[in-house]
Amino acid sequence: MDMDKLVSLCKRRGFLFQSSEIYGGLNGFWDYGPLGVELKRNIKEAWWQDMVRGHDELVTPPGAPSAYEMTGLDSTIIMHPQVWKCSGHYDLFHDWMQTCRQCKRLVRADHVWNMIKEAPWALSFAETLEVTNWGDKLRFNSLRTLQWAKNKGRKTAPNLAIVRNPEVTLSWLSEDLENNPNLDLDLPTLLQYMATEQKAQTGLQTPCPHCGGDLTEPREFNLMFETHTGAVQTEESKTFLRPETAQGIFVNFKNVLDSTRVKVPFGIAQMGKSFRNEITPRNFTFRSREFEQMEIEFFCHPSESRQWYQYWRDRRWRWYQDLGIPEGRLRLREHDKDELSHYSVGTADIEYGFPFLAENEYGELEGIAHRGDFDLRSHMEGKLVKNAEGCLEVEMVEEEGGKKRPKWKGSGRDLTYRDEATNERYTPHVIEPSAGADRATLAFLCEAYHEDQAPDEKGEMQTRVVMKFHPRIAPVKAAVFPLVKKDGMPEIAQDIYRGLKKKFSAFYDEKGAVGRRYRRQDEAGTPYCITVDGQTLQDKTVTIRDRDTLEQWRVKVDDVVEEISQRVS
RNA sequence: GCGGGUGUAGUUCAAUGGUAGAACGAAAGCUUCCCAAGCUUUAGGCGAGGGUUCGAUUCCCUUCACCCGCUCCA
Repeated sequence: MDMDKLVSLCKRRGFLFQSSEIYGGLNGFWDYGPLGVELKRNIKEAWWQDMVRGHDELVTPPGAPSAYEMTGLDSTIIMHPQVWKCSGHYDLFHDWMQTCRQCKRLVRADHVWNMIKEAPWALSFAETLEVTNWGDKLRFNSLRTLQWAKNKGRKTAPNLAIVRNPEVTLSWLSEDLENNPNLDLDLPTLLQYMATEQKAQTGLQTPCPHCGGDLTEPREFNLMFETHTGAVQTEESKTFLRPETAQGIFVNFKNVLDSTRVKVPFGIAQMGKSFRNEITPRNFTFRSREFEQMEIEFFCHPSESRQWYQYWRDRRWRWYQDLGIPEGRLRLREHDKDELSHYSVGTADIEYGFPFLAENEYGELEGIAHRGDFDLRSHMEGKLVKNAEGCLEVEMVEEEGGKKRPKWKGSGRDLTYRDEATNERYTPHVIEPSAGADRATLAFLCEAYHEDQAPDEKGEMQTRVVMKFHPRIAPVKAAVFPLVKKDGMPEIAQDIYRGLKKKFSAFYDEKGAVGRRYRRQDEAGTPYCITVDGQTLQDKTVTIRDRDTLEQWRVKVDDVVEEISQRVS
């Protein structure tokens, strides 16, 4: 499917518009039009109904370790700044990045040296100087270095200063070695010299892992939107728009426990807007700066957490299929150990083969993460990091005088849980199915788009664009037409329309040829069209036309609402 | 953030240093008894800002947005 076709249909029919379009648009922000808002709302309501309101806490669902309760929450977008400091977002979302002045590539400042250590050019140079250990003090061999620069260096690191201008670059090193015979020269330091052409002006440069060019100073990329609460804007008043809804659930964990009589295991669900100042919003609404999440934090006993993780992974995997995405278009991907987030002991992504991606590439719809007790403990104890043994402990910073204190102090509140039956007290583990509402909407849009052939009035085949939404999420459930605008047909059709509207979104249209009206509804994805015709006047039946098969059948006027209700729920 | 490409009507596309066209779509009317029909009529556009010029949608600069590649994606 051609993405451009979908984008223009979304614009034309009112599914999605660019935000602030009359002013030229704003990168990373999208508005939902009249049809889009119904579609997205139906998706969110399906999620809420299936996960929360419709959940039966009295029986054990297939695949679940036990029965469980579900409850909802709606927390604020702006929260106490300490929430983000303890959650890790404040530190993690302030990425320091460096750009290569030569090849223009962007690299994370804290990754640069690890990347250099694996760069082919650096490895080959280390070999030339017979360096096996990067931190070791080394003997500098100017002849071998020059030879390397002229041969292997030229091929593998073309932008390295010593390759571009060996004489000038080497002169700085010789000068420093003369002035300071005890100069501690290890490989990283030597590589810096080799990346530096004008040391007097620039100081020692860091080489680009990709091409050897010199990198800019680290610059801060802040992925959290900042704002201020209160009229006076100071460092003290700085607050953040939430980059995820999850933290609102964790900080309300105790409130929910104290107010609802829920027992572990149970889940708290929340839908809402989140904000991330993405470096590169791309691919229609797939990566937006303002987006909506549908998140569940499921609290369980640590000993059962793996089973619950599997339950939620499979449950959520099936949900997308139940709403019409075939299994073959989806991928369930378990993260590798080294890919896991700092808190997670297991994560799976549910991905969809979006048409803007290459063949066999998939984009994330939802992540199901086993977060352990990281979040609740963080909000009790303070920001946690993994220590050398791989255990979580409070991150400490050293004050003047060598005293240590927590980097970000937690709330100090007791967020543990006591099991009344066993009298055991513990910090629950958390399974987090975190879905993107806009990504799901986009996936359903992509999946719905079809072009097929349908005959026109003359019997010639014409291309028909039809959005084959699952009836449950279709923006409009049924449209009602009088076949012609006379003989009392409009009045009957309007009565039917009013009856339908009481239960779900319906559309009435009496303008133009009926074929045209059918095609319009095809593009909107309306699953059923009801037509009042001459026979209606005699036997009080109407036709119902199926969007996908184009089949028509007759039902009694009085049965229309019931017939459509059954088919769309 | 970098490099390349593209911005003309709701959509898809033309043309032009001197009044911007088409198709489809939309609206109104007539006609129409089942899949974009016909006839009549109507509305609607050069992404934004600046410069060059007698005059700029066209040339130049800046900016914004979209697409592709790089980078990033907790």
